[in-house]
Amino acid sequence: MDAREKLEALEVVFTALAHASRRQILLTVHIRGGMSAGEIAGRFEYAWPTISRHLRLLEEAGLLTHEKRGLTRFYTVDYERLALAHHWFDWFEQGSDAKARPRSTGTKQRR
Amino acid sequence: MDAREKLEALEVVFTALAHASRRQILLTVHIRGGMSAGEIAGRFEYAWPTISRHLRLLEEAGLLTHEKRGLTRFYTVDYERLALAHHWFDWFEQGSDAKARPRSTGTKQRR
DNA sequence: GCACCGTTTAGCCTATCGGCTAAGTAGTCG
DNA sequence: CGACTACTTAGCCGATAGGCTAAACGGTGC
Repeated sequence: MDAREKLEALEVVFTALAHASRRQILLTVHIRGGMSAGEIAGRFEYAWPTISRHLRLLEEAGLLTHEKRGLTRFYTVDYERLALAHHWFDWFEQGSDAKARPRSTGTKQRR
Repeated sequence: MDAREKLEALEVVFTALAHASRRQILLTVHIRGGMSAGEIAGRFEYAWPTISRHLRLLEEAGLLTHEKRGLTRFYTVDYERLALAHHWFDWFEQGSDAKARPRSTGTKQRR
Protein backbone atom coordinates (compact mmCIF):
# COMPACT_ATOMS: atom_id res chain seq x y z
CA MET A 1 0.00 0.00 0.00
CA ASP A 2 1.66 3.21 -1.17
CA ALA A 3 1.20 6.66 0.32
CA ARG A 4 -1.69 7.68 -1.91
CA GLU A 5 -3.61 4.50 -1.22
CA LYS A 6 -2.98 4.96 2.46
CA LEU A 7 -4.34 8.48 2.32
CA GLU A 8 -7.44 7.34 0.50
CA ALA A 9 -7.94 4.51 2.94
CA LEU A 10 -7.58 6.95 5.83
CA GLU A 11 -10.19 9.13 4.22
CA VAL A 12 -12.86 6.44 3.91
CA VAL A 13 -12.05 5.01 7.31
CA PHE A 14 -12.40 8.35 9.11
CA THR A 15 -15.55 9.06 7.17
CA ALA A 16 -16.97 5.72 8.24
CA LEU A 17 -16.02 6.35 11.86
CA ALA A 18 -17.66 9.76 11.83
CA HIS A 19 -21.06 8.29 12.62
CA ALA A 20 -21.76 7.16 16.18
CA SER A 21 -23.92 4.23 15.07
CA ARG A 22 -21.19 2.95 12.84
CA ARG A 23 -18.64 3.17 15.62
CA GLN A 24 -21.07 1.30 17.81
CA ILE A 25 -21.70 -1.39 15.20
CA LEU A 26 -17.99 -1.93 14.83
CA LEU A 27 -17.52 -2.20 18.56
CA THR A 28 -20.43 -4.59 18.96
CA VAL A 29 -19.25 -6.86 16.20
CA HIS A 30 -15.78 -6.82 17.71
CA ILE A 31 -16.93 -7.71 21.20
CA ARG A 32 -19.13 -10.52 19.98
CA GLY A 33 -16.42 -11.76 17.68
CA GLY A 34 -18.62 -11.51 14.61
CA MET A 35 -22.37 -11.21 14.06
CA SER A 36 -24.99 -11.70 11.40
CA ALA A 37 -26.56 -8.63 9.80
CA GLY A 38 -29.84 -9.50 11.49
CA GLU A 39 -28.31 -9.67 14.93
CA ILE A 40 -26.69 -6.29 14.39
CA ALA A 41 -29.89 -4.75 13.06
CA GLY A 42 -31.77 -6.18 16.04
CA ARG A 43 -29.61 -4.24 18.46
CA PHE A 44 -30.30 -0.81 17.06
CA GLU A 45 -33.36 1.35 16.92
CA TYR A 46 -32.99 2.03 13.23
CA ALA A 47 -34.91 0.39 10.42
CA TRP A 48 -33.18 -2.56 8.89
CA PRO A 49 -32.25 -0.93 5.58
CA THR A 50 -30.59 1.88 7.48
CA ILE A 51 -28.33 -0.59 9.26
CA SER A 52 -27.77 -2.41 6.01
CA ARG A 53 -26.45 0.79 4.53
CA HIS A 54 -24.16 1.44 7.47
CA LEU A 55 -22.82 -2.08 7.09
CA ARG A 56 -22.13 -1.55 3.43
CA LEU A 57 -20.33 1.69 4.17
CA LEU A 58 -18.23 0.04 6.85
CA GLU A 59 -17.41 -2.76 4.48
CA GLU A 60 -16.46 -0.35 1.70
CA ALA A 61 -14.19 1.37 4.18
CA GLY A 62 -12.55 -1.99 4.77
CA LEU A 63 -13.53 -2.05 8.44
CA LEU A 64 -15.88 -5.02 8.12
CA THR A 65 -15.96 -8.07 5.94
CA HIS A 66 -18.74 -10.58 5.56
CA GLU A 67 -19.09 -14.19 4.69
CA LYS A 68 -22.27 -15.92 3.55
CA ARG A 69 -23.64 -18.58 5.82
CA GLY A 70 -26.68 -19.88 4.05
CA LEU A 71 -29.35 -17.27 4.43
CA THR A 72 -27.47 -14.99 6.76
CA ARG A 73 -24.42 -12.80 6.28
CA PHE A 74 -21.85 -13.03 8.99
CA TYR A 75 -19.84 -9.88 9.60
CA THR A 76 -16.44 -9.64 11.25
CA VAL A 77 -14.13 -6.72 11.95
CA ASP A 78 -11.12 -6.13 9.72
CA TYR A 79 -8.52 -4.89 12.17
CA GLU A 80 -5.96 -3.82 9.62
CA ARG A 81 -7.86 -0.78 8.45
CA LEU A 82 -8.78 0.06 11.98
CA ALA A 83 -5.10 0.03 12.89
CA LEU A 84 -4.45 2.40 10.03
CA ALA A 85 -6.71 5.02 11.58
CA HIS A 86 -5.35 4.23 15.01
CA HIS A 87 -1.82 4.91 13.86
CA TRP A 88 -2.76 8.24 12.36
CA PHE A 89 -2.65 9.56 15.93
CA ASP A 90 1.00 8.60 16.20
CA TRP A 91 1.81 11.78 14.28
CA PHE A 92 0.99 13.65 17.44
CA GLU A 93 3.18 11.73 19.87
CA GLN A 94 4.54 14.28 22.29
CA GLY A 95 8.27 13.67 22.62
CA SER A 96 8.84 12.56 19.04
CA ASP A 97 10.90 14.42 16.47
CA ALA A 98 8.27 14.92 13.82
CA LYS A 99 10.89 15.86 11.23
CA ALA A 100 12.29 12.34 11.16
CA ARG A 101 9.00 10.81 10.04
CA PRO A 102 7.89 10.17 6.43
CA ARG A 103 6.19 13.08 4.69
CA SER A 104 2.78 13.31 2.98
CA THR A 105 0.49 13.69 5.91
CA GLY A 106 -2.68 15.08 4.52
CA THR A 107 -4.60 16.97 1.94
CA LYS A 108 -4.15 19.38 -0.87
CA GLN A 109 -1.62 21.89 0.22
CA ARG A 110 0.23 24.75 -1.40
CA ARG A 111 3.98 25.56 -1.46
CA MET B 1 -15.84 14.15 32.63
CA ASP B 2 -18.59 11.55 33.01
CA ALA B 3 -19.55 8.91 30.48
CA ARG B 4 -22.14 11.00 28.70
CA GLU B 5 -19.80 13.96 28.30
CA LYS B 6 -17.13 11.62 27.04
CA LEU B 7 -19.50 10.20 24.46
CA GLU B 8 -20.50 13.66 23.29
CA ALA B 9 -16.86 14.73 23.12
CA LEU B 10 -16.06 11.62 21.10
CA GLU B 11 -18.87 12.50 18.75
CA VAL B 12 -17.69 16.03 17.99
CA VAL B 13 -14.06 14.95 17.80
CA PHE B 14 -14.72 12.18 15.30
CA THR B 15 -16.94 14.52 13.32
CA ALA B 16 -14.14 17.09 13.24
CA LEU B 17 -11.61 14.46 12.17
CA ALA B 18 -13.86 13.24 9.37
CA HIS B 19 -12.61 15.93 7.01
CA ALA B 20 -9.18 15.52 5.43
CA SER B 21 -8.45 19.25 5.50
CA ARG B 22 -9.18 19.41 9.18
CA ARG B 23 -6.91 16.47 9.91
CA GLN B 24 -4.25 18.21 7.89
CA ILE B 25 -4.72 21.52 9.69
CA LEU B 26 -4.38 19.77 13.01
CA LEU B 27 -1.22 18.00 11.91
CA THR B 28 0.31 21.16 10.49
CA VAL B 29 -0.38 23.17 13.62
CA HIS B 30 1.07 20.35 15.70
CA ILE B 31 4.27 20.08 13.70
CA ARG B 32 4.84 23.82 13.72
CA GLY B 33 4.00 24.01 17.39
CA GLY B 34 1.24 26.56 16.82
CA MET B 35 0.34 28.89 13.97
CA SER B 36 -1.68 32.00 13.25
CA ALA B 37 -4.93 31.65 11.33
CA GLY B 38 -3.35 33.46 8.41
CA GLU B 39 -0.40 31.07 8.23
CA ILE B 40 -2.76 28.12 8.25
CA ALA B 41 -5.03 29.64 5.61
CA GLY B 42 -1.97 30.40 3.47
CA ARG B 43 -1.08 26.73 3.29
CA PHE B 44 -4.33 25.52 1.83
CA GLU B 45 -6.03 26.02 -1.48
CA TYR B 46 -9.30 27.03 0.10
CA ALA B 47 -10.63 30.52 0.52
CA TRP B 48 -9.90 32.08 3.84
CA PRO B 49 -13.41 31.94 5.27
CA THR B 50 -13.52 28.23 4.51
CA ILE B 51 -10.41 27.65 6.62
CA SER B 52 -11.78 29.96 9.27
CA ARG B 53 -14.82 27.73 9.52
CA HIS B 54 -12.72 24.60 9.78
CA LEU B 55 -10.75 26.27 12.55
CA ARG B 56 -13.90 27.12 14.44
CA LEU B 57 -15.15 23.57 14.10
CA LEU B 58 -11.86 22.17 15.35
CA GLU B 59 -11.94 24.58 18.24
CA GLU B 60 -15.54 23.66 19.10
CA ALA B 61 -14.45 20.04 19.08
CA GLY B 62 -11.80 21.00 21.63
CA LEU B 63 -8.96 20.00 19.31
CA LEU B 64 -7.59 23.51 18.90
CA THR B 65 -7.44 26.56 21.12
CA HIS B 66 -6.43 30.06 20.19
CA GLU B 67 -4.92 33.03 21.88
CA LYS B 68 -5.02 36.59 20.61
CA ARG B 69 -1.71 38.15 19.70
CA GLY B 70 -2.55 41.66 18.66
CA LEU B 71 -4.06 41.43 15.23
CA THR B 72 -3.51 37.74 14.69
CA ARG B 73 -4.97 34.66 16.36
CA PHE B 74 -2.49 32.03 17.33
CA TYR B 75 -3.79 28.47 17.27
CA THR B 76 -2.37 25.50 19.15
CA VAL B 77 -3.40 21.86 19.39
CA ASP B 78 -5.27 20.63 22.46
CA TYR B 79 -3.90 17.14 22.92
CA GLU B 80 -6.38 16.03 25.54
CA ARG B 81 -9.31 15.69 23.19
CA LEU B 82 -7.11 14.13 20.59
CA ALA B 83 -6.09 11.50 23.13
CA LEU B 84 -9.74 10.82 23.80
CA ALA B 85 -10.31 9.79 20.21
CA HIS B 86 -7.02 7.94 20.17
CA HIS B 87 -8.05 5.87 23.13
CA TRP B 88 -11.34 4.92 21.54
CA PHE B 89 -9.34 2.42 19.51
CA ASP B 90 -8.23 0.69 22.70
CA TRP B 91 -11.61 -1.04 22.73
CA PHE B 92 -10.33 -3.17 19.89
CA GLU B 93 -7.06 -4.30 21.43
CA GLN B 94 -6.57 -7.89 20.36
CA GLY B 95 -5.69 -9.91 23.44
CA SER B 96 -7.80 -7.89 25.88
CA ASP B 97 -10.81 -9.21 27.75
CA ALA B 98 -13.39 -6.72 26.60
CA LYS B 99 -15.80 -7.76 29.34
CA ALA B 100 -13.55 -6.31 32.04
CA ARG B 101 -13.73 -2.80 30.60
CA PRO B 102 -16.23 -0.05 31.52
CA ARG B 103 -19.55 -0.16 29.74
CA SER B 104 -21.33 2.48 27.62
CA THR B 105 -19.48 2.31 24.36
CA GLY B 106 -21.71 3.92 21.84
CA THR B 107 -25.07 4.98 20.58
CA LYS B 108 -28.72 4.37 21.07
CA GLN B 109 -29.17 0.69 21.48
CA ARG B 110 -32.01 -1.64 22.37
CA ARG B 111 -32.19 -4.42 25.00
C1' DG C 1 -10.17 59.17 13.82
C1' DC C 2 -9.31 56.96 9.61
C1' DA C 3 -7.30 53.52 6.91
C1' DC C 4 -5.68 49.24 6.71
C1' DC C 5 -4.78 44.51 7.93
C1' DG C 6 -6.03 39.92 9.79
C1' DT C 7 -9.76 37.35 10.53
C1' DT C 8 -14.67 36.17 11.28
C1' DT C 9 -19.67 36.33 10.23
C1' DA C 10 -23.54 36.17 7.17
C1' DG C 11 -25.68 34.16 3.78
C1' DC C 12 -26.09 31.56 -0.50
C1' DC C 13 -25.93 27.26 -3.05
C1' DT C 14 -24.97 22.40 -4.32
C1' DA C 15 -23.94 17.81 -2.85
C1' DT C 16 -23.89 14.28 0.40
C1' DC C 17 -25.81 12.05 4.55
C1' DG C 18 -28.79 9.44 6.86
C1' DG C 19 -33.29 8.43 8.01
C1' DC C 20 -37.56 6.11 5.98
C1' DT C 21 -40.93 2.78 3.11
C1' DA C 22 -41.66 -0.29 -0.55
C1' DA C 23 -40.01 -3.47 -3.63
C1' DG C 24 -36.56 -6.86 -5.06
C1' DT C 25 -33.36 -10.90 -4.50
C1' DA C 26 -31.20 -15.11 -2.87
C1' DG C 27 -31.14 -19.11 -0.21
C1' DT C 28 -33.95 -22.84 2.34
C1' DC C 29 -37.44 -25.98 3.22
C1' DG C 30 -41.90 -28.18 2.80
C1' DC D 1 -42.24 -24.73 -7.16
C1' DG D 2 -44.04 -21.81 -3.80
C1' DA D 3 -43.76 -19.75 0.56
C1' DC D 4 -40.96 -17.96 3.90
C1' DT D 5 -36.83 -15.86 5.78
C1' DA D 6 -32.84 -12.72 5.72
C1' DC D 7 -31.27 -9.16 3.70
C1' DT D 8 -30.38 -5.51 0.02
C1' DT D 9 -31.64 -2.07 -3.46
C1' DA D 10 -34.24 1.82 -5.10
C1' DG D 11 -35.77 5.92 -4.37
C1' DC D 12 -37.74 9.76 -1.66
C1' DC D 13 -36.87 13.54 1.49
C1' DG D 14 -35.30 16.85 5.07
C1' DA D 15 -31.07 18.25 7.31
C1' DT D 16 -26.28 19.11 7.42
C1' DA D 17 -21.69 19.88 5.25
C1' DG D 18 -18.65 22.46 2.97
C1' DG D 19 -17.43 25.31 -0.74
C1' DC D 20 -17.90 30.41 -2.14
C1' DT D 21 -18.36 35.92 -2.09
C1' DA D 22 -19.40 40.00 0.23
C1' DA D 23 -19.72 42.40 4.33
C1' DA D 24 -18.51 43.21 9.15
C1' DC D 25 -15.37 43.51 12.93
C1' DG D 26 -11.45 44.46 16.10
C1' DG D 27 -6.67 46.01 16.53
C1' DT D 28 -2.71 49.02 15.02
C1' DG D 29 -0.43 52.78 13.29
C1' DC D 30 -0.34 57.24 10.88
